[in-house]
Amino acid sequence: MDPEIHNPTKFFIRIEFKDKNADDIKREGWIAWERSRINRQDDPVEVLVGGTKDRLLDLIRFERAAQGLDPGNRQLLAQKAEFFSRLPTAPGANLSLTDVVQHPLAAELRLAPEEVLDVIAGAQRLKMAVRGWVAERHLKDTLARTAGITYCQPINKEGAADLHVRFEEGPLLTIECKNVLRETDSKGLPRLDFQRTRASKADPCSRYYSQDDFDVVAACLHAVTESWEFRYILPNYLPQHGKCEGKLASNLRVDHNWQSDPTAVFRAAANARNS
DNA sequence: CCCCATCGTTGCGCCTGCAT
DNA sequence: ATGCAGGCGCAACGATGGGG
Repeated sequence: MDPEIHNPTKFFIRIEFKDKNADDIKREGWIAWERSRINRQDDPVEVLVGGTKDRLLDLIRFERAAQGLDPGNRQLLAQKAEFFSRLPTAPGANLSLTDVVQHPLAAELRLAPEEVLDVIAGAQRLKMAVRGWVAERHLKDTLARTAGITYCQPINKEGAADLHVRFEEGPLLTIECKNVLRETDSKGLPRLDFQRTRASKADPCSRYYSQDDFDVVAACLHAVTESWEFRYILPNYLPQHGKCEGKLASNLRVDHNWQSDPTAVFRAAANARNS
């Protein structure tokens, strides 16, 4: 069965299939078929996979590779057993998974995954934009591995902070993730362009952040150090904006006030929230 | 009342031009 | 030479309001 179609699983599931399917499984050892749904045309098509018991590990390998695939690609992959079979790959068949199963985005764009990467690499502005979300992804991975972090998910909403994080049993904290600029200042300190893309027409100060827009700011140093490392700070440690009352300055330096260990910063942020 | 076009706002940071 | 303010390319989304 397709795990994604039955996620979440509220009850025990019973499925039925034809004797013919069972015969095919015994004979072939491994087959995939489309589940027939009489009078249920509106439901999504589900691709079932059957194998003999010695193929259990193949089934796990297959479901790993097939997670989230649409039914067509799921069936296509299921029929290419050489990609997850216990048997050695046939001589000469030097294919990779991506040759058979396109990432959904690559399929939508009608490009090979490598071609999508070429497009990104070839468009300066696009690459720049992607780097922002990649930094966010690395931050999520970094925090997820950090002791004490019990929850860590992207927020993915316009106008909101980037990441939701919970430290131990504390409140849900919002994290703003920003890449530093490529060029450091004259003292070698990384610079952080800390403002929104544009201000609203009515209020020029709306371009700047204020202290309570998020609980923690994370600066990604990759543009300077070429390593996906982060520095953390509480917004109330940041300098005030010179002109806009209650806003934070937009030209920041990642200096000694920024911590490389997130733990103390998150603990302080949680305390600030609770008080 | 529904459909739509339009406007305003936002996400990525980087870049230019002016002030010092 | 350096710092800072503010504009920029591209594209998506939500609110708004006019037309039928």
